[in-house]
Amino acid sequence: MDSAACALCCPARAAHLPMLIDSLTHPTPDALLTFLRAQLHARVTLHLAGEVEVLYAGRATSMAEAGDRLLLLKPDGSLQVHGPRGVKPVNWQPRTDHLSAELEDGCVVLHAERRSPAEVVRVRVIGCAQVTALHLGDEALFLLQGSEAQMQAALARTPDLIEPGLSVLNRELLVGVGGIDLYARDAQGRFVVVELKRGKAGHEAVHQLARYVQAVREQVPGTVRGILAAPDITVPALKVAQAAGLEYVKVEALPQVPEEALQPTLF
Amino acid sequence: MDSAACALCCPARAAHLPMLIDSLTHPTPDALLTFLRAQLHARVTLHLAGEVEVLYAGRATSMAEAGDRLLLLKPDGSLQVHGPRGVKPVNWQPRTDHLSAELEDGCVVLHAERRSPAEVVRVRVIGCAQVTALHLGDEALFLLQGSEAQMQAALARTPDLIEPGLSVLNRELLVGVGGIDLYARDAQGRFVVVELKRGKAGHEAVHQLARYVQAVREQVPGTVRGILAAPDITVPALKVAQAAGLEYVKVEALPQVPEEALQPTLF
DNA sequence: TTTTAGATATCGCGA
DNA sequence: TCGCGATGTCTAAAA
Repeated sequence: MDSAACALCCPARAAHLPMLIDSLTHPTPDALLTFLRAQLHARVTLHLAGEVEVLYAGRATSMAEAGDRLLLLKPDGSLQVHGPRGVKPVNWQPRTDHLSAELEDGCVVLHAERRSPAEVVRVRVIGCAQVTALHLGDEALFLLQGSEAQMQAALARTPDLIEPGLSVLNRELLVGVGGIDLYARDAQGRFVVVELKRGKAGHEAVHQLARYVQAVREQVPGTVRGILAAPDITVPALKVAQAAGLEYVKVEALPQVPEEALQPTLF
Repeated sequence: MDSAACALCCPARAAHLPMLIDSLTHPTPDALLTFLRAQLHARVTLHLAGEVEVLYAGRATSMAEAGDRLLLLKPDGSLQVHGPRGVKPVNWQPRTDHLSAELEDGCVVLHAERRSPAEVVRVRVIGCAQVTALHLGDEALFLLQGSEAQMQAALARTPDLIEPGLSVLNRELLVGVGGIDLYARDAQGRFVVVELKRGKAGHEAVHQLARYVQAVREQVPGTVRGILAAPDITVPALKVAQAAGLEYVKVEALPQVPEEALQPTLF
């Protein structure tokens, strides 16, 4: 591999913007090791394209034979190894307590460890086509519309959307294990437990609601109603709800923040 | 931005290995558009570092203001936009039915759509520091040890690991909603419902077991035991289990596939 | 296509 | 740190 020559003859090192810090093409193992050691603990993001083997041991154990992969190392210590398909990495480590690069048998080996849970990912770089160090800067402003938290806030403001005459007593009320999304009282003065789902509700949501309703019934006298509020529900879940004496109310997921309002700002 | 000159003077285009197809540093929007259009539908993996804005609309709606990001486009049509932290992308599209690159107001804009669910991700590239086209080849051999399926198979072979005298009648027995991991009979001839968890079991697992046990009790006469088999359990979950008359049995997660057996193959 | 259950889920919050 | 629940969860398998 005539990689040192390449790295020297065409180094894309001129960083016109502060973002691109350094980049090597087809480096030798030695050059790669020097590069990694210089950048690893420098709050930079590294991506590396090359042929690698990966070994993971922790909650489970996995091994991947040599293959073309894309590595991503972020300044928070997270590591991911991507293959040719899917959003999910082939191997990963969400957070590393210890990260190091060594030379073993002529190959650079990355070692990413974390405790709690005790896990280790070892990446052996057999060949490196390109490695780049970037400064990704701080997190940019990010807005998400349509989360369950926003749905909860909207319905807490206008509980009539669930049922006329409903008045909210609490949000995120802790009752034993877990929290009740909305705790309310209906027009007849009965207590109502409301479980929200931002998407289609499955039977797990019904069971969750059932647990909360039972917990409340053990603590307060009188009738306690349970309402599952979601934009949709699976057929089996609806049957389970009806059998358990729980109600389903269809509510729209998004309080319509229109594209027109977002579009001009961004594009 | 004198990017065209840079792309021409130091193009890391010489692909010493078949993996690296092409790479540009600080391309102009026009050069980037040409590059993307040439590579987008060519079964290659693209990664792009630059300043981008992202707009997502679908199950929810999100917008990210301009920031330094790393884009990853795989040949299966998946797209992900990474920020400086975490394994999870800031924005993504697991699968695209339509992918295109356009020039809008002097900026390259990527458009990734999918139907079912109807979702769209728009990425506006304000500045591109580096873009690379790679051939990641086929998926390499990958082995994972320690899945719940493997645990179930192991315990079905040797149910004595759960309790001496236990004999397995069924695996994945369907009973109403959901399936019983292991259905067995103990030394006294009582029916036993076993729920497995490969990691630490929470109270959800206990409730899941309780549902199955109740379903079985409605169908067969006599005593029905419920056993939660997992390598660990949370304290609240254990209390709930004891209160419900359900048992917890500690089982090791991995049937000992030793590092010694894996290590020599890989390293 | 719909539904379910698993995942090395990840991530963030609250006690 | 642990426990818990949401996630644009993703993903594969089964009905």
